[in-house]
Amino acid sequence: MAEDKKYQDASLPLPPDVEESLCRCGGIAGLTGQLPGDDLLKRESALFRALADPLRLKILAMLAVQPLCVCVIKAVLGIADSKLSYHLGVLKKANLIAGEAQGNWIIYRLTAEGEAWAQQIVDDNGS
Amino acid sequence: MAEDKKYQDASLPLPPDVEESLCRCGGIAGLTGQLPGDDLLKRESALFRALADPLRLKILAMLAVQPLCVCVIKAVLGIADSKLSYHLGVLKKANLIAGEAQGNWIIYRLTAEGEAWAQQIVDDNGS
DNA sequence: TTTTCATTTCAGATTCTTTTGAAATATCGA
DNA sequence: TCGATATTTCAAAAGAATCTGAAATGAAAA
Repeated sequence: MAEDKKYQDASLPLPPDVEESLCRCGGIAGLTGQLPGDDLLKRESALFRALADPLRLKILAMLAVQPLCVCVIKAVLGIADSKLSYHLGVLKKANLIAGEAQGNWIIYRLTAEGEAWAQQIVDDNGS
Repeated sequence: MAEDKKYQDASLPLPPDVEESLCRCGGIAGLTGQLPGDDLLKRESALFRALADPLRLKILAMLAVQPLCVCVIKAVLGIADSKLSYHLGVLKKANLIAGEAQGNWIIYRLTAEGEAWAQQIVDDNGS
């Protein structure tokens, strides 16, 4: 053993600069303590998973223009009803959109959270 | 362009307010024209897919504290080498992290894009 | 009431992502 | 050179997401 080691994680041989800065932040334990909790990470990754599909991003971009009923979204995307319904369900579950029945139709609009993300998506048009 | 029709998409029966605002933005065609291109949507959704996993978000949060070699990341996460390597590969391919060999180790750090996302993830600690 | 229309739900098939354990690569120190 | 260590790669298996077409729901018009 390297008994004169002043670092907490002496059991793990490391590159010098990593070891030094790791020590400065409290070693493995200190680093671990700074990380977001698993519940938060799970929620955040679920949000990203809802955004991880081109069709769904396109739906958000459409709804950023204006609220729309399912049949218009379908006309723009040119996909089957059930497929669209599936993707709308994913976005709804992620709290990015909300639907309100109006007579024979259901009109979907962005939630506040959906607005924020749609903005980010549409803004990116340049890069 | 010269049309007698008041609405471009008269074939599609719509709720009144959707029809009106849809007309104001140029009908189905006008709306379609405002949307981001498929190539951009694909790139953006690929980025979100890379972020759509709690382990990977945790890795980004770790690297927001400091650059780290694989063995430290592994010690914090407590997962198998090959599994970690897979997730590092996903993040690397999405251009969120980059690895630099240093002797026997590979030290990973956030890219500029990775920094921005890691910030967003860590900032969310309250909500 | 019956029909029609917009939308959702369901089950099965398909495709994509992730996990696993073993083998490969590559670098260091002796 | 050898052996140890850090990391990646690979193929197969497991799991999750998505697609499909058919059937169900529910509101409105006839």
